[in-house]
Amino acid sequence: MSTDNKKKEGLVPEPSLRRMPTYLAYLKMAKNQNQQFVSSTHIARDMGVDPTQVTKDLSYTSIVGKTRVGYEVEPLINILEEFLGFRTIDEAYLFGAGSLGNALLLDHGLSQFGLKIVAAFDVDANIIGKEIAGVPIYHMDDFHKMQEEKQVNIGILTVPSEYAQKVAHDIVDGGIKGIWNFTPMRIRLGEDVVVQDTSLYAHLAVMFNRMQYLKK
Amino acid sequence: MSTDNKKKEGLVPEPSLRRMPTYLAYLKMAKNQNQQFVSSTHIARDMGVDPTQVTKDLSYTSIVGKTRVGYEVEPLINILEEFLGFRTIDEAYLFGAGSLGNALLLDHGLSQFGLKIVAAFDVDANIIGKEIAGVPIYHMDDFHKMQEEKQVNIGILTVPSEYAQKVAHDIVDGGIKGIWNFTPMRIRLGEDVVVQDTSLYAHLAVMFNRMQYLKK
DNA sequence: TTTTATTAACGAAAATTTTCTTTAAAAGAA
DNA sequence: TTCTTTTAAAGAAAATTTTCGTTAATAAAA
Ligand SMILES: NC(=O)c1ccc[n+]([C@@H]2O[C@H](COP(=O)([O-])OP(=O)(O)OC[C@H]3O[C@@H](n4cnc5c(N)ncnc54)[C@H](O)[C@@H]3O)[C@@H](O)[C@H]2O)c1
Ligand SMILES: NC(=O)c1ccc[n+]([C@@H]2O[C@H](COP(=O)([O-])OP(=O)(O)OC[C@H]3O[C@@H](n4cnc5c(N)ncnc54)[C@H](O)[C@@H]3O)[C@@H](O)[C@H]2O)c1
Repeated sequence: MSTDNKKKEGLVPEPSLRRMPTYLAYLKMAKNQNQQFVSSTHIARDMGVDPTQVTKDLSYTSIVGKTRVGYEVEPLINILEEFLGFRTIDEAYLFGAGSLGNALLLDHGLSQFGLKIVAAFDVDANIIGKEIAGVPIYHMDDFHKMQEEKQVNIGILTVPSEYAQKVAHDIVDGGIKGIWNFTPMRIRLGEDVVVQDTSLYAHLAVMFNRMQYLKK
Repeated sequence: MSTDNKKKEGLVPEPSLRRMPTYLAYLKMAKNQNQQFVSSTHIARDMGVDPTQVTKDLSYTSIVGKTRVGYEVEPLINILEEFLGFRTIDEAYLFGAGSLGNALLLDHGLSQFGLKIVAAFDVDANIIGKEIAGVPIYHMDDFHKMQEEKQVNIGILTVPSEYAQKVAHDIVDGGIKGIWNFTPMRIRLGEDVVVQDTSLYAHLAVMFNRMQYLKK
């Protein structure tokens, strides 16, 4: 009797996934320096992590290393990018074109990582109808209509915290399957939606806490 | 023989620290709704997490709950903010006033979480001498001189990835003790510096990966 | 050719984090 | 008052993640 109760069975560990983009950044630098191979030993030394952790992390992808040589840089970059979903561009809507939303709209970097913001939604009459970095800003009320024409899966949530839950619920209703949540609020949604919390304040909290131990 | 080899002994777990700001956001909302008490059960239900995890996380602070009642909202907010270092304002320098750097400069929110950016440094002649949100932008070369007058501990790193290691090394030389690193690069520094990596791409990678399992 | 050194891969062990279980306290109902 | 229900707290167990140890492959040196 297979207890396939949808627990995280065989999922790639989240810590590994989080480390992979840092390997990618390292590898791109190695490529720029015309290195053809890198070993886990070198990656680990340069990045200040454990070499077996590098090997284990990379083993979740399809790359195979060569004993006494390491990994071939260019294929590894390609495989990692493919594995992480940075190669296929996903379209996204941005909800809340305020301070942080603007920054994300202005960022050229995101498209290199597989994300393209195709429209923004807000409720502030002063900005609706305008464009930021070529991305049009619509009223929230137009969201459902837009979704009928153009099915977009990903929503970037940068509204004020107090509206996070409401807006999240609303956009999932409209067919959004993945929410990149920048508010410090946890949002509660069904099992069929992925919510990725990215609270900058969480990182600040960790930094402050760890710094306390230095000061002594 | 005490093996006090500076391993993480008795440190507050990083996952707990990361969750704490989300409790704070929840509590502030509860306060706005004039709730005087909240129980871990309610927090957990509303936030979609495990109730004992809430209790355990909060137990790292000095708060004590009341059986059959829960925690008093206002003291808990105060204690959490104090515990997380959000109450005492730390000054910070920003390095790299580009796209992301600008967003952080324009953000009013940060000061509510204990961080105040007092100056920015860059190498782009077009922006040096200007101000963004009242924060002056200086040339990198002026950093060491500035540090002599005004000791600042925290550096926010938003330079292009390829300069991350170099700039990090340089600012630690000038006395920076904590680096909030927004580049996707891991940087290698001595034991007496705290580096907090905040790579947005890491979060994207996790989101894309988890979304794959929905699509099936 | 033989030896030595380096490294990927794999499984085991250790450490960490989360979840479960139990206990005791106390508010509210009977 | 006594009983029932809710909840914090503390410790145990389970799950997850990291680190360690071993093996086999192979490039380079002798
Ligand atoms: N600004 C930052 O750098 C920063 C950093 C970390 C976290 N955050 C978090 O990100 C969120 C947004 O922060 P911000 O500084 O950009 O705030 P902001 O006030 O500048 O922007 C919020 C935007 O959302 C819009 N909005 C309000 N209600 C809406 C609704 N129902 N639907 C659609 N849009 C709506 C507002 O009109 C505004 O344009 C907050 O939760 C904040 O805590 C921001
Ligand atoms: N823009 C984003 O939203 C975003 C998102 C995630 C991660 N990042 C990362 O943040 C970093 C910066 O991104 P960005 O988009 O702001 O880049 P950007 O090019 O817009 O800004 C970088 C700034 O750093 C300055 N700079 C360059 N060399 C410097 C030096 N030696 N000392 C001081 N300043 C220097 C540049 O003049 C520029 O103003 C990158 O590593 C990027 O990957 C950015």
